[in-house]
Amino acid sequence: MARADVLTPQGVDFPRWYQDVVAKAELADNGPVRGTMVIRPYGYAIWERLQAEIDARIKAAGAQNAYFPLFIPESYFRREAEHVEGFSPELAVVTHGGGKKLEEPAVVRPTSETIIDSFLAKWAQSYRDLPLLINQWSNVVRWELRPRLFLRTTEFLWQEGHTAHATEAEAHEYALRILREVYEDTMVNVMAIPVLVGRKTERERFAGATTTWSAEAMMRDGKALQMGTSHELGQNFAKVFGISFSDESGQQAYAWQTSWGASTRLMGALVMAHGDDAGLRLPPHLAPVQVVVLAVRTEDGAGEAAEKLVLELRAAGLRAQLDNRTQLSFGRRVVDWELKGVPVRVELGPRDLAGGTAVVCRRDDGTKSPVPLAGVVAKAKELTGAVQESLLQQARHRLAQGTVQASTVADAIEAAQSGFAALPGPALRGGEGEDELNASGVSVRVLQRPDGSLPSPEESPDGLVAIVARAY
RNA sequence: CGGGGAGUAGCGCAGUUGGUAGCGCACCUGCUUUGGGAGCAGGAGGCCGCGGGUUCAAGUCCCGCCUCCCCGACCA
Repeated sequence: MARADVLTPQGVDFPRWYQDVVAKAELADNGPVRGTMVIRPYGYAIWERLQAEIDARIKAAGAQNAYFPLFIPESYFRREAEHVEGFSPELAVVTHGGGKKLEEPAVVRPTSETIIDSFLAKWAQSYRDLPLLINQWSNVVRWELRPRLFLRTTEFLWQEGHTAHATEAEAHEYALRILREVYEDTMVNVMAIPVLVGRKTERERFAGATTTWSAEAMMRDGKALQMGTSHELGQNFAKVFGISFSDESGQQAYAWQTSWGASTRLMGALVMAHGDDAGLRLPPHLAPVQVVVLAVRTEDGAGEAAEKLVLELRAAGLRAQLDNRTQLSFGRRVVDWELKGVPVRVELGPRDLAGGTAVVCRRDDGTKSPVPLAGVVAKAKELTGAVQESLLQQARHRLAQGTVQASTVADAIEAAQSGFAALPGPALRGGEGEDELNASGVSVRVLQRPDGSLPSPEESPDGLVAIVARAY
């Protein structure tokens, strides 16, 4: 029997493929208000795994979780000029409450610098109170003109870190530490997505920041996705919110700050970095179900053997699930699990049982092999490691293959139609080149040193390399 | 906001010169099936985006409005 397309093939229409996967893998639905999103149980389970990994790393970096209000006085936003300018167009503002017009409108947070900083100002009195390292998991609202599930929604979930330090150097170090030890590490080692880390250009940086650091990844259509950002805020917010403290010599000084965030957009990255024409391909570290045991039929002891196998897999520390829905056809169930990206599938029917084996299949490359029943747990364990590694290698290969060295803006624009281009900084001609790129729908994603390392905040683009691409 | 499309069952769509609302998938019931999206039989499901108009009669024609999608400018 010929295999019919389950999804619109990536090569035919990538955005359509993305929508198909999100719907058919039961990750999310559109909400009733434009731009809002319902994250379905399977999608939320993946997000919870991701959250746990990021949260653990944030705590390892010394930050503590807290929670600040959803509503922010409108006046707070007006205090930092660049910040208000950057966010005004996408604010949702509450003007009425309890049936009355509010004396001061409340902004629904699009980010929480202003409200958190107003409290950091109260908490920071002495240099002994610093650093203050706060993280919050929350929803935020930015009114979007062109929403896409996970990638750009009006309301989304994220974590936002906000810190205050005694010195600029310490804030700088901390912003980079988060970039490396929280974001890059999670993306590479958990999500199996290689990222390019670097500095944003002046025009791409966060509204109110002095420097923005970013981790960017390549999706399977060659476009870039910003995965997480870490900002150095200088003393911009400290000055307007009065985050000052007595330093060791008894002088009053303003704190140096950072802020950093990663959102449910990462779910979109997971789909677009690894997915294929059969659906999701989840890295085992994140998969809510790492191994599914599919009872082909339940007669002749096959059902019981499958149940037993699931218990053994769980005892070995794997997230395993039984599929004994024999009222559905075998093919349907296989297609379902492939759509959902489960890394390892074990097929067990009376025929296998009679031979003392099961068929073990890996999602990343579709290979199947018969394995003696007693060896299934070890094999599954081995494969979860192998699939994790293989997804990362495949993604690394695509990133390398999809990045070309360009010497002019025109070359870079050409290359960005299908992937990334590395463009020497001088070709940007102090922003003129960036204008040309932007006019063609291409942007500078990050600036790096020629050897791929991070530049300093001050280093001129002339000595750096611009990674340019079309972006989500 | 600029350009281009589309609103009919949960989803995807058809609906001719105006004449009682249709198909595929999904759903429900039963039987037969089950090693790559099963088959047969039966069944349920509709404010045809909203409001007006023309007409004996409007999903279809006319006017107005609303919404959504795609492409551009902004963005985690």
